[in-house]
Amino acid sequence: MSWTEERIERLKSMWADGSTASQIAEDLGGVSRNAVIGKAHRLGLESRPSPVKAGEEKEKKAKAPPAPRAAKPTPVPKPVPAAPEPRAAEAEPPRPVVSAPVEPAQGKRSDPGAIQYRSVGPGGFIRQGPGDTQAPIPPAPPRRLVPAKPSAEVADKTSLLDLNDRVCRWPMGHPGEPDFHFCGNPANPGYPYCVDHCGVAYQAQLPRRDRRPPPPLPFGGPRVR
DNA sequence: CCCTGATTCGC
DNA sequence: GCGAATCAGG
Repeated sequence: MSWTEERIERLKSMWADGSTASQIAEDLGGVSRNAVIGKAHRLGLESRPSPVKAGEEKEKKAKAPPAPRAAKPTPVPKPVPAAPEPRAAEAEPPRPVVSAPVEPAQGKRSDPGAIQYRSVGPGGFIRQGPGDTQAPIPPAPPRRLVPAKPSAEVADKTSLLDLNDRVCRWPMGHPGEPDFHFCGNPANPGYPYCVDHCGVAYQAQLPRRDRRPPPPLPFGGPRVR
């Protein structure tokens, strides 16, 4: 394969778009990712953050001394990783904290080296490790538990839990966005989408001679980011 | 080991 | 100019 004008353009746009060299190589076909990288450099394309040069900072600061390695030979059960904080800092509906590690399987209940988890009622769990000499202080239980309210953005929208075979499952927006939801209109019987979205999802098979070539993509192609 | 991009160097 | 081989970090 040679670097035709079209292929170079495709390389340029995808490179600028943030596609990896591997993705570009696969997209173009007939070239390796090395070829893509080499070409990109020869073209003078802006270099992108390299994993190798990530921390490439010379004499910026007086060489942060290597933090004294805190001895941690005991990985003990990690605390449940905190859920990523949502962008919207406010108006966060109260979430019941129930994500405590499950009690170790029934087998060795009396294992002296095991960490014990004890339910303290609706407040959650407490943990007592073998080295803990003092009794853990149970958290004060919340006054009351209220069902979590969906955020305002999706209050009246169709969520994942609302899906069934009678409603349109066409996604609206993108997963992770605060207002991500599904279409929810009555589904076209036998199809997962409503009539409108079926029109988007399915195309009638036309005779070859009647097909039109797809229009050129404006930039880089169907890559969303 | 998988991935990544950068660089080198023989062709 | 090209790209495989190699390097080196995540």
